[in-house]
Amino acid sequence: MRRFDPQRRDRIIEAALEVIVDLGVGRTTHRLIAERAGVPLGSMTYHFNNLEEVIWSAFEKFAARMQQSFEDRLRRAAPTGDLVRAIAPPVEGDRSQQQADALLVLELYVLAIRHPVYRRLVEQWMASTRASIERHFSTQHTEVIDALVEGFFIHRVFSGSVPSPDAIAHALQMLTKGTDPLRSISGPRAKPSSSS
Amino acid sequence: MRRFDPQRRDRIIEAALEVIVDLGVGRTTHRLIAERAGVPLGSMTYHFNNLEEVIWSAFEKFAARMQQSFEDRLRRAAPTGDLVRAIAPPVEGDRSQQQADALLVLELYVLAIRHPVYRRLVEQWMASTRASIERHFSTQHTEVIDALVEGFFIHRVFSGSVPSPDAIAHALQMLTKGTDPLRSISGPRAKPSSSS
Amino acid sequence: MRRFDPQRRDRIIEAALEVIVDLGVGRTTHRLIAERAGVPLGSMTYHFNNLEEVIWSAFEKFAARMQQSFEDRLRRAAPTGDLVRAIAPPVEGDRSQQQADALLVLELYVLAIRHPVYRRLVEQWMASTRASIERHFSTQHTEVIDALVEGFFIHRVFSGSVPSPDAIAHALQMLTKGTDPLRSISGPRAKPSSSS
Amino acid sequence: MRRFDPQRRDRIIEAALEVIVDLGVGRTTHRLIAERAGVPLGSMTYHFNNLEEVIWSAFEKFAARMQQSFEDRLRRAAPTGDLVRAIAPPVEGDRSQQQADALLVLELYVLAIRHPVYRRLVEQWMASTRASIERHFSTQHTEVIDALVEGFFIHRVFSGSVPSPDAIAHALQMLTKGTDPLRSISGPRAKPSSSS
DNA sequence: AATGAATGAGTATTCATTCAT
DNA sequence: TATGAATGAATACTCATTCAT
Repeated sequence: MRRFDPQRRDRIIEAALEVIVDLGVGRTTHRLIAERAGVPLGSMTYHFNNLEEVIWSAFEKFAARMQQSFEDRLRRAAPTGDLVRAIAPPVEGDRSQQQADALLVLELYVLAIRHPVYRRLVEQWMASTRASIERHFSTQHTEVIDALVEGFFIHRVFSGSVPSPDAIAHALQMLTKGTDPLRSISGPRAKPSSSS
Repeated sequence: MRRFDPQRRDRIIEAALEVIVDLGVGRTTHRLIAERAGVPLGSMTYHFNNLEEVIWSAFEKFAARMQQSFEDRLRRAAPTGDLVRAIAPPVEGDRSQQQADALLVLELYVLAIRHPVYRRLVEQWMASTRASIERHFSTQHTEVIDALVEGFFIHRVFSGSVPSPDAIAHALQMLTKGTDPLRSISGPRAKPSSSS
Repeated sequence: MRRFDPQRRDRIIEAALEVIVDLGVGRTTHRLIAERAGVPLGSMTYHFNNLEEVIWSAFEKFAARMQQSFEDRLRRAAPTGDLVRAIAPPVEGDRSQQQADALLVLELYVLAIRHPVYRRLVEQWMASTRASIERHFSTQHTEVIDALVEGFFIHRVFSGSVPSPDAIAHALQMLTKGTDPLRSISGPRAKPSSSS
Repeated sequence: MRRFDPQRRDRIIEAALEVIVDLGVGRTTHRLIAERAGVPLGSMTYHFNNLEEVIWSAFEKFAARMQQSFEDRLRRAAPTGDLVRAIAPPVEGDRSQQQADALLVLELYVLAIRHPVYRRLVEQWMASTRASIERHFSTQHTEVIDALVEGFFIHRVFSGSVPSPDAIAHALQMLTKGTDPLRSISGPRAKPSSSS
């Protein structure tokens, strides 16, 4: 199977993500994906049972990628103590990539409200995000931090000027003043105030 | 057979919202809306130039309704001082209504990323929301409160147990500790009035 | 009937001709005609039983106008002896008017092949044209002159440079050499060769 | 059910011509063509991008066929010297075929006035016709002969009794008396060979 | 007398999916 | 194993015509 073009399935999935970004799930068709992936139309239903399966695979891959990327950002930041900046939605990266990600996240949410399979995917992703946060911050703040990150992520899409990481860092500081928002990496490292 | 039906346009718009909730913008069709509204198919393009116009009218109405409802909640709460509870997404109301609203909000966001007209609608709505918040809370916290509300609104959709208004109130308190998050309502609770 | 706007029927007919020129019989609709005539849609089926009747009236008027115009041209030319120039399709007049006329003539021919009513209209018009020719030229040449005029009329539409009246005059001269193509206006008038 | 049908495209084009003859371009629909061609409706837009493309293909084929047929008639007649009869619109052939051809020619002219693509087709066809005539007759008469043929072609449609080939031959003789209308054929009358 | 509201039948076109090759 | 040809069901939209007012 797929002896001569082993990456074809994968290319189709990537193409599907691109089409979804461009036109939305509702306008995504076999034809458009096939064209974008550079594969014959008949190839679509050969590699996938139906269109829904293609779309599912695309979102599955997307969620995994986003999840991984968030985790990485937190992990890379931990040793440097720049955690508050790390959890804020990244500013680096071209804006169009950000819009594309937001588009996919929102379309995924919409699917998740309607279809249990997608709901499970989102719940699992959200759980993973909270776990990542909890690994670095204190438990009692996790939920709030999580909501804050989500809210900023969305609002950033619709305002040219979004809260800078610094502003977010400040919010977190306020949110956790008195208690220690950061977990485990105790001692001398503190004084995040210097970084605001 | 009825020759004159002045509310028909409105009924179509409401029907459109229902169909969008049930199936999403992408699967919303003239036929389904007409059926749900109890009007003949030909009536659709008599009252609206095209499907897009129906959908736009639906979202326009929805945004106005949501905006109004948020404003009302804040206004009603102000005198009682229960503002922190008021800004949290309402818990009362049937859960399915909440899901429906979330669905519409998310679909609207998706549209807004792609189409300038919808983007303007969302931006105007968001600005109005922030203005409402700012009318009751101190300016420096508006942005964060706004993001927090948004984040909770979304996360609530995907977790059976969402932060209670109390939890949100607590978060806000933490967030604004030291300063007075509330604007103007001075009196005995005084102290923080100095910082507003 | 039509007490307050007695020319309305006529305005509709003129508007119909304009729409037919712009879009063709096949794309002519009640709506477009009403819009162009500046009358309400309901007015169309008030003044005419159906669309076909509007179109018929339009062509009827057009044929009468063309017939009259040809007759006039011939009559005006007769005394001056410039008949050969007169029967050639007029060169004066804006080109777009010529194209419009050609369009209507051709659409009318098409209708005439299919529908007896239109066929009768065309046959009557053609008979009238031949009668006009015959009134000024000798009978034996009528048929040929008629065909020549028709052919030039059509070819002119598709070639930027069409035979000048002079060229047509020359053709007629050749066609009738030896015999006298012109009726009645005998004698001294001759030597048209000088004008070629 | 047939999975492969290589002549289908062609059958559709022929069916399209038939429908156009029967109902005119304006009333020609996918459905009618599909029905007449014996293919499913979905097949139409599989083989052609849209209805306009079907119609264009039909006229393209028709023009080529007519052009070829005229050329053949002239070529076949040349050796026998019966050229004058040859250029006259053929009388043989069933009358309904003649009407059909006239219908298509006139519809094509109408299209040509409005759409550049069709105009180019007509111009190319007319140029080819004139070239054919010029190959057999002397240059100075080409334009007139061409117009005469066109005029007779059209008038024949509307009069049961049209000029017989003999009448046309006579007209041509008159038209060219003195000069030699025919090019190149035979002996002593030679001279004009220098102009070929 | 005149018209705006309304509609059913019809239009071009799209597309997921099937399946012979 | 892979795919191009094929199609039926569905889509948005148009419009002549009807008729209550």
